[in-house]
Order: sequence, then structure tokens, then C-alpha cells
Amino acid sequence: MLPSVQAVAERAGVSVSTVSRALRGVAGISELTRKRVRDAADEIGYVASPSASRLATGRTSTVAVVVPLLSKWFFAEVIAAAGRILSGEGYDVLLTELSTPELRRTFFASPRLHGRSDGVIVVALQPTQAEIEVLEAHGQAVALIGSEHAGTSSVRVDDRAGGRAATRHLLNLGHGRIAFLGIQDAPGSPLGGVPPAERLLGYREALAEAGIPADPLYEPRVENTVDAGAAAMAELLTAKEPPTALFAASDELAFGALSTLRSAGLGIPADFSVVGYDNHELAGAIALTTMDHGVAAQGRLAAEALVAALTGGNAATGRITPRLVVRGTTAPPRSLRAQPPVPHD
Amino acid sequence: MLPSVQAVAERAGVSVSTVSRALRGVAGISELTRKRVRDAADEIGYVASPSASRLATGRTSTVAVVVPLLSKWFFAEVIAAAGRILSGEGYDVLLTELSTPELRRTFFASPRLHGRSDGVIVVALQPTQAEIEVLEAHGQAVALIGSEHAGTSSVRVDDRAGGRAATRHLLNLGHGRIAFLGIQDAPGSPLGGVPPAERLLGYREALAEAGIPADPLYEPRVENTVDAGAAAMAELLTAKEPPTALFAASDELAFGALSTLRSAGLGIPADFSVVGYDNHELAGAIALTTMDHGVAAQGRLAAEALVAALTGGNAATGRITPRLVVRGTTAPPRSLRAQPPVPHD
DNA sequence: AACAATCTCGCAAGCGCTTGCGACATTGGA
DNA sequence: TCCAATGTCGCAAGCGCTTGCGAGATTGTT
Repeated sequence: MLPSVQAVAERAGVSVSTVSRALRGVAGISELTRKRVRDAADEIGYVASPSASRLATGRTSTVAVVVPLLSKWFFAEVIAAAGRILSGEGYDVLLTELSTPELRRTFFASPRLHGRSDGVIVVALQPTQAEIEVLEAHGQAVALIGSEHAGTSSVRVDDRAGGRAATRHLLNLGHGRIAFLGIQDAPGSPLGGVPPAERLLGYREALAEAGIPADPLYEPRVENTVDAGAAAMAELLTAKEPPTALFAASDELAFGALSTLRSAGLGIPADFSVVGYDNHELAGAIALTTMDHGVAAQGRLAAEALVAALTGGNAATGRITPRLVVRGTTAPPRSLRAQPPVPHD
Repeated sequence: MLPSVQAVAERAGVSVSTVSRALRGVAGISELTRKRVRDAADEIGYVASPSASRLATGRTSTVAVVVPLLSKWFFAEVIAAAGRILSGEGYDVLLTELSTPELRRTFFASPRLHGRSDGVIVVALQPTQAEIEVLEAHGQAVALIGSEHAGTSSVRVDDRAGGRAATRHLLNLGHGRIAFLGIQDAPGSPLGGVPPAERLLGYREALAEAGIPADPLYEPRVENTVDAGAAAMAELLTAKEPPTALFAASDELAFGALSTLRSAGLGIPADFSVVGYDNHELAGAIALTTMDHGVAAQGRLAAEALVAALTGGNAATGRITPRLVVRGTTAPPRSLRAQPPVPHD
């Protein structure tokens, strides 16, 4: 039991209400007594009991961050970025990992957060309209990352543009046979929704622009893990006419693909080009060419939107356009490299 | 404003105190009325206000997890593992990132956590005895990861044994010139303490066992990043007599070293062997031989120890012995490979 | 000099739950 | 049949803070 308002009040010779107002900067207290109170509080090391003030005000100054899988770099990075904004604004951050469909279901069904947080940032997971409404019914302001819904704050990444850019980069290098390695929810994954197909659409658009027909065999979709990426790449190499380049929908998939390519004896980027998606913390270490979609920025924007909503603003949606980061895994296909450039026309 | 005890009490035709006791399983309530109360509560979707019960009981059912840097895999993994235990036990988990010395200082100086959490898991950061006492003075039970202090729970990794094992692996392969790449706090890092020198000690021990003198030039220490690892490796390659193998104190450093080695044209593991430390999520993707020190287990053990302490147990310390995971970055040195094995005596 | 407008601050009633204590009902034993 | 044990439940006093309202004190106006 640390000192209470009582103690401060006595020490400063004022009432508890004055202490409360003085310490929180409420108007109607003279500068002089305010200072006196502050000093008294400092002297005895007073700090208001969160539970008590939460009970009295009904606000918790806490926001929950909900992710499907904490240990993946993307989520950790988002949380870190959001957390910095949030704690800077005086909010506590409550962490919730919904790593199984079971957890996910009960989370959205029960009033779990009620009275625990004022708002929640939902990362990926693609909550349904109904699920969002449940959260709101329990007094939560909500901000979305990786999905969007009319009327609720969110940060939107233009993955279609990203997909286009990645693919065009490969096309511009001269590749004609470009495969796309997409993400598909594993059974038992908590994501509960089709992950962004936008990257695939961007890929197809770019191909169409170049007059190249889409080929289903070039569009495998697998679970988002290194191993799955490796396996899928191996599969692609067995095609009658294997691709000369790969656009992977995540860096992890790209990592897997690269490891398969390397152990297959293919030179990167001499024999095969790969571009990833994320600009993972370790993409640089592997020299992976990839799309940076501002992961930290996503967290930051969501946090800012939520704070705004919590302080009287209304729903806002941030936008991010991914940008290409060229490193060492992309180059013109071998077929083009020996011969001099063909004069156009 | 969701339903309160009042509402449940009226609906069930009992007093609020009975509702409270019935719902929390306190003895002294007949099974019949208990059920009646439970039903009433379910029907109107009642859930107790955390703030109110926290205020009344003085317990928060929350534990804080404090890390220096959230976005690093190690910390994310620890948090994830600890979080699963904690939420399984009914605790909320509060996240605190102390990414600057400034944040670190004010965190340990102020009663930040007071009334917010019942306990705290401090990961790395190596808090001083005094800092721990401050936490305890503010009513926190504490569990340590990556440091230890008499009387407080902690999980201890035998890094010396780990260092020995990694180095012996290299020695056993026949390497004689083995460098150690250690971790050193960057200025401005929040760690605030010398990171585990134990790995270095283990390395030296193994060397001594083999009768190989330690060489300061073979023991650079750098910031724990991929880039720093890459730079340090480059430096090592300029030695008059460069090493043929490296034991890196973290996988990130190893990643950096590998990238330097590869771009230097050295074959891995043909020309150079590397063993890391962590068994990073992506170590497999790179086929990195490394020491697994049960990162998730560390989080789990700390959480369990804390829960035990919170429920009346006393300080416990978990122990972990790292184990070697052999992958593709280690092999006998080139010098040994051409010639047939020498018959031992 | 008198009165209205402002400033400052204290009173007291909550916020929604927990819990010690006592009242009443029920049961069993003598 | 009477009394002591036991079992169930309600009363009411907090837990520590916030805040509407009103009382004095202070300042400015005419």
C-alpha cells in the first residue's frame, strides 16, 4: 500500500478533491496550491491507483493489441511500433495472441476486453463486421491492420500496387516466366479469412500489361513458412517449363525458396531471380530484393488513428504504398545476358 | 455500461454479495443458488468489472513483461511463450519495451507498475539489485530472464556450457583457428549491463582443453546486429592468419558473418565453418549450425515461476542447458579433408 | 462603497466489487 | 423436545479515486 490521495491531501493541507484536480491538471486550481500539491506528492512518492481512477472514470487508458502470432517478425514489429506511440500517449498496452481458431472464436464472442481497454488494434485476423461490432458493443474503439471495414479506422496497404511493382521489376529485367508464390491459411490457423489476394492481383495485372497470360501452375499458394516456401519452390522446379523468376508474397516464403534454389545448385541471381515481400529484418542479410510495405509505419498509423478516435476524433484510414528495395537476388535472366541489348524497333 | 452485479442479483433474486461469491467459487453458497446466479449472469452477459474488483481486492491479475527491444526475434519468442502460460492462468499481460537508457532509467526509478501488475518478468536488461528492490517495493513479484539475483526467481541458461559445446564441435571437426564473435552493448542500448560473457568463457575453456591459447584478435565484440556481424567477419578475414571457423554469440551475428563470407567467395562449410547461438526462427532457412537454448522454454519457465510466486510459492530458478543443432554451416576444415584419416597411434 | 462576476476549493456522492460479521434456517444429538 | 453445530445468505463498510455543486474569497465595475 503506497500513499493515497489522503496522504497527499494532508501533507499539502488541502482536500482530496483538490489533490486529484491539481495532479491531473484540471482547471480551477491556483498555480500556487497546484505546486504545493505536486511537491507533497513527489515527497511521499505518490502515484494514483490505476484501478481506483479507472473505476471512477470508466476509462482504462489501456489499449489492447491483438495478433494471431506474436513470434513472427511482422507482428512483433507492428506491436513495437504501435507500442511506442501508445505508451508515448500514456496508454498501457495489453497483449493478446490468438494463436488458435478456438482462442480467436472465444475472444470475439466474449466480452473479454470489456473494462480492460478503451480500444483495440486488430492486426491481420480479418475480423468480420459482426466481430467488430461485438468489440464496439463492449466499448472498444477499434483500428484495423490488414483488413478494413466502413466506419472503422484502419491502415490500408496498397498490396495490388506492391504486387504490380514487384512483378514489373522482374519483367523489366527481361524475365518472361515469372511465378507467384502466395499465402494460404493453414488449417488451424487463426487468421480466419483469406489473406490479401491483392498481391496476386497486382502480379496478374503486371503480367497482363506485358501481354503474358496467367498460368495457374505458376501460382501455387502455401502456408506462410520458410519450409512451405522451400517445398513450393522445389515443386516449381519440376515444371515442364520452369520459371526463371519468383515473386513471393512474403519474405519468409522467399527465404525458403532461396534455400531450395541454392541447394539445387542454381546461382542467385545469375540463374534465377527472387523478389520477396515485407522487407523483413533479415532480408538485408540475405541480400533479398523485396517490397517494403512499411511494417513499422503500419503499427504507428494504427496507433495514431486509435488514439485520435479515443480522444474524440473519428475513424481515419492511413494509406501505405509499398516500395521496391533492390538487393542482390534479382538480375536479368541468363538468356538475355550474353547477347547485347536488342535495339528497340 | 454493461450489466453490473446489481442486475445479476436482482435477476437471480439474491444479494450482490451472494452473486460475487457464487461467481467466484467462494465457499458458503449452496450449489443450487450458485447455479441460479450463474444462469442469471450468463443470460444478461455479465462479466465483472476488472477495475472494480481490482480496487476491492488489491490484486490486478496482470503481469508485466519488460523487454529491451520488442522486434527482435528472441524477445518476441520469449514473450509469446510466457504470454501463453500467463493468459492460460488468467493473467493479463502488459507489455513494456525499454528501448532507450532513458526509458529504462525512469521505468526502474518510478513506481510505474504500481497497481498495474502483480508481477513482472524482466527479460535481459540485467537489473541491479537496487532496481529489483524498487520493483518489489512497489508490490511486484519478479522473475528474471538473462540475469539472476539471490532470492528472486529466474531462469538460468548455462551459457558457459553452451559456449563450450559450440567450440568443441568445431574443435572436434578439426578446426584449430576458431574465432569468437561476441556481443557488446551499443552505446544508447538499454541493456545496461554486460551481456552474458559466459559464452566467451565457455569458448575459452574449450580452447584451453584443446591446448590452444586464446588470442584477443580472435575475440572481437560488437553490437548484436547483422551488419555488425558482417563487418566483424570482414575484419577477421584480414588477419595475418585468418580463422577457419567462427563461433558467433548470436544467430544474427552469424547471419552477418555468413553474408560476408559468401560475398568473399568462400564456400560454406567447405572453406569456413560457422556456428551461431539462439536457434533463430530462420536459422533453419540458412542451414545454420547453432546452439539452441530453448528460447520459448525460457519464457515458459519464467512465467511459471512467477505464477508460482504469485500464488504463494517462493522463488524458483529454472535451468536450461543449450544443445547443439548441427545443420549445414559446419564441416572439417579444408586442410583435413583431402587426406585420409590418420590412424590414431 | 456596494454588488456582480470570477476564482478557488471542499463536501459528499458515487464508480462496481469484495468481505467480515451477524442473522436466520436447518440439522443432528441427547 | 431443546440446544448446539453447521450451513446459507444479506448488511454495510470499505477499496481510492473523480466530479457536480455550492460556499467563500477575491476582483472588477459603476
